[in-house]
Amino acid sequence: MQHLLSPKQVANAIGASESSLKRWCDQGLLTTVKTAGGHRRIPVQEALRFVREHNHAVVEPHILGMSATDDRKGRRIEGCAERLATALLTNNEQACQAIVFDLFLAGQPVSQIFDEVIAVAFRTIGEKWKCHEADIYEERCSCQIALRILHELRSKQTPPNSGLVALGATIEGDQYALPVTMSEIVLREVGWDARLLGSSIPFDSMANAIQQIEPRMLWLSISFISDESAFIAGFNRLFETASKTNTAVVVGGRALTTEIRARLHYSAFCDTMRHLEEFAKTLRRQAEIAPTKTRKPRKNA
Amino acid sequence: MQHLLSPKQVANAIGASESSLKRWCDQGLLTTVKTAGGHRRIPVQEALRFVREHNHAVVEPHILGMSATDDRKGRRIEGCAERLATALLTNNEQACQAIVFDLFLAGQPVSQIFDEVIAVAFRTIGEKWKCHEADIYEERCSCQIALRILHELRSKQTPPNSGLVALGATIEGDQYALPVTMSEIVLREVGWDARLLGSSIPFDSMANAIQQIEPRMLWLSISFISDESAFIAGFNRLFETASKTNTAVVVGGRALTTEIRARLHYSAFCDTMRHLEEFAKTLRRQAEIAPTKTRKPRKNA
DNA sequence: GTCGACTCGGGTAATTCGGGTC
DNA sequence: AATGTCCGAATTACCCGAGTCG
Repeated sequence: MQHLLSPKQVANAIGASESSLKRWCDQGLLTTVKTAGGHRRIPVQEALRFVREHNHAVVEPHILGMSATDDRKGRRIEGCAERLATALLTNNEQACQAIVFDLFLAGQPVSQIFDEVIAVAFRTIGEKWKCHEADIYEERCSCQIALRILHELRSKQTPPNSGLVALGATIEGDQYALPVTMSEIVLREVGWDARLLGSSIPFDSMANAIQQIEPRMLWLSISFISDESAFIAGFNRLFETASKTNTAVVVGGRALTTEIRARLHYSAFCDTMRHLEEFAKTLRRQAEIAPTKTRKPRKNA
Repeated sequence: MQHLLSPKQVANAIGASESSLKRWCDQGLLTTVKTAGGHRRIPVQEALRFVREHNHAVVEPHILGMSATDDRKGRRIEGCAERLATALLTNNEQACQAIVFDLFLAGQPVSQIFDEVIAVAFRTIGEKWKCHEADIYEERCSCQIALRILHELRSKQTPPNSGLVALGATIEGDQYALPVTMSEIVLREVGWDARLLGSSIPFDSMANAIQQIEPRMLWLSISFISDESAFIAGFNRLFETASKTNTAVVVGGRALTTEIRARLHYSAFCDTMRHLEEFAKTLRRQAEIAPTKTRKPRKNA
């Protein structure tokens, strides 16, 4: 798949005429790059952003590198979670992809797709597992499929260039890669330069990362805690380090019960991807007003 | 480190055709140096100036960037491991992707790319970590980048339709997703319908998977063993189960020492991806001659 | 000196430009 | 007001045999 598309390709992809597309480009609805001879070239990510923001139909998704189906029922979020759960458990990767990509192309915010479709589907699978209706390997295999879809989704985002760096990780012993990967995509969606360090990162190494990279935000997805008191101690130490570099610490995840949260220090707790998105937006606005270089809090800018 | 680029390199870098670039050179939009034989050579800074002036999107920044790899070097496998290691540690995802995809598009077998570039790069990173020249989070972050590249590579493969199913997994406690993901791609490359179950799968669940799916092959990548005797017992029990459904059991991974291997029963041990590829090819040929439906071993077909 | 990959020049077909009109 | 179609001129992409590079 090529990265730069001609107006004709994009026009075919969304089923519009070539000159409409040219007009939209000239109106600034689509940002284009130009060849030396003055021909317009449109980056795929830009084309995707356009169809998502303008609720445009996609006739030929493969041109945009998305093998979706674009049937009407795929555009509503209701029922998708159930369909996704069965598609995952029957190992039907293409169907899974189509469900997610259809919603994405229809302009559904990624945070909502994650909260209301993917998370729900995995909750369903988790319950089936508890009732012995699904095996562990089926759940893990579903995670693999979902992870591949998330990576593909990520590759369709416009690369971040805000300079607002956020670091993400799961704590040592926590191997649930899905939530933290979803967070990365959500943060990138709202303009953060989110860098996922990975799963099972020791607190000491996170502290090193903070000191070396000096991000504006650190987000941790906590799905599993092996040693509660060690976790609380390690986390609060990490929060100290983060405070020194003025790094916001955001936490989330199903392992964080009210009791545990009561003993933690953090900048924000997010129950859902939507919460994370909203907090990230707010923090971003704040950070853009504040000075970016010195990181020392000044009164005004 | 040369600072002269060929027209083809620049054309690839900015996503234009070679002949367009030649035209632009002849029009004087790009000043070129000529070789004795009359071939155009473009200085890097000249290419960068051209990109900036025309607001051109840079598709492959690494070509114009620091490394200035010339095509011949980029397509040969020598030196790629070192370049990949530095690109991974500097978090330069685009460069990493370019290194791997250049080799892939040049027709290098994936098994060789994995053995001689990716594996070597991670060995380098691992050594740096031991010498305290790299932190854990850098290694994990590199794994994330590599995993995304592997997934992208996988999405470029033609979907398997041979009906020859292979299952892959890592054992409980083993979180190294990279080797097992590479194996999946290698197996798919040689026509197997390889299904990666995931990381850290208990032996019991693998046994269930074998009985329910009845694959022709089960491959396990063993990078880490927490409890040696439990592993040996569990593995040999799994081999029993696999024998009943006539499933070949293939193992590999750096945790399998000669001593441990001596106490295991398996169909094949593969040191490298290349070995795995060759074994998979052989087994496939054999399986295609043998009856596929009944799975009962008959004398001839 | 051989060799494979690359580049040259130039020709041709297809696409895109901008603008005017429906 | 917005879209789709048509136009001549300009631009780009693809192709090929001969020569060059490393």
